[in-house]
Amino acid sequence: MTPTENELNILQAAEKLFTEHGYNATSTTDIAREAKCTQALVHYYYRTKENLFQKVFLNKLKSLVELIKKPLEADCGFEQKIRLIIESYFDLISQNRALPLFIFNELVSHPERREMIKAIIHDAIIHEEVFASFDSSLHEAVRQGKIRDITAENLLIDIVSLNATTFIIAPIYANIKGNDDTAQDDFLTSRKEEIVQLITRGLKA
Amino acid sequence: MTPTENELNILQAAEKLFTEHGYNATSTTDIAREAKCTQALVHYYYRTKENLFQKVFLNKLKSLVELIKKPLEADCGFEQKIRLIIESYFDLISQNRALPLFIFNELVSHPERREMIKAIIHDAIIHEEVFASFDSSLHEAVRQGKIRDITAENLLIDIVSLNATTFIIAPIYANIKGNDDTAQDDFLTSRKEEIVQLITRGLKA
DNA sequence: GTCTATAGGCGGATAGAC
DNA sequence: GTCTATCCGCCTATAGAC
Repeated sequence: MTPTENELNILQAAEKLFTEHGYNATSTTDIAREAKCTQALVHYYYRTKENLFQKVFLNKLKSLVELIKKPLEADCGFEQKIRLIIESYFDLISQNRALPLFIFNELVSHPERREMIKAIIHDAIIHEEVFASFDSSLHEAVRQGKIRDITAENLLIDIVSLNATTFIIAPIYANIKGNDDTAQDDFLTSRKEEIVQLITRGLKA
Repeated sequence: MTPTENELNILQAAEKLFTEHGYNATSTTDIAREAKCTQALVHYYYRTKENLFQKVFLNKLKSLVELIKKPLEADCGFEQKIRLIIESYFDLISQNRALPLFIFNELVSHPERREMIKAIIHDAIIHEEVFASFDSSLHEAVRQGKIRDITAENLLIDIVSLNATTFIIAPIYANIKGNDDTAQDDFLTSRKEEIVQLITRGLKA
């Protein structure tokens, strides 16, 4: 029942390689090498490559949703909440920079995997009413004339879009500009503040 | 010198499949089937898969830059220009919906391809001074207090981020919501207006 | 549980006939 | 220019010894 060391190593290796290079570009041989075991063992524990991938993908999606829930539940004014959402989401991706493109890719190229997202969204957000409470506090702010008329959906998509793309572009940008790490860090901090500015100002009534 | 029909069919098939499924997920056999010829012919005309891919990628990048240049050069007030840029860029991607993810992917997973972008940006934008003139008209607007302090770089990245992600998310969103095409179209028109609102309001001083 | 060995399939690329 | 046939390598997956 308790997982052996190899079993865990394989899962972690798979997480690393799948998120960095995607499903197609990762072979079970690569995973075995990264996990320092034989390729046969990968199949012994996880049977098929697809099955191993789904475990990884599900883990990533769940942890992503969990981390997004916190700032949504924060107890503070609406404007502060927005800033909190943006910044904590930004920091989250910052710890896991390959995640946005990885998720976009797998959802676009393998439509059957969208079912996973459906289930997770339903379980973690709608059922627990986190989203609903954020939605109603947004409506309240709109009704009071504090912010312009906007749906929670559009607002969240704005935030996700700006944050996710920033991390997709960052390595490309740094590479084109001159390829050092400080260039990329400067870019990221500049973008983080710009996103907060754009959203908070863009919400004004 | 003038390309034969097969040569052209192969290129078009490659364009379609590479942009839709990416480099790794597209085989030369797939391309041959789509072009209605044998797989040997693909290699006869383009020698290697990598070589064929580079031709496709370069074509896409060039046409993208060309189409972006027009609204940048438009002769009108600053606020109208912003709206024009967003809307024409939105319509452009709308005609070629797989393009954003395709380009992000290939630039992230194959860093050597960033050299292409460097050269293109230099040739098409910096050398022809389109970008410089947009940059100076932006500074002018900032100096006059019409808009807040923002760099052209940040503004263009905001626009590209919001537009590109919209089209990446659209099929996923529609699929989760109920999977019909009208849901997706509604989503897109809603997003287009939201992006214009967010950017123009978010620029205010 | 872990290994070696190998089956079986698909990929890119080329040779050679027409 | 276009085809068929084929080489060779890598991939996933499994069989079977220990």
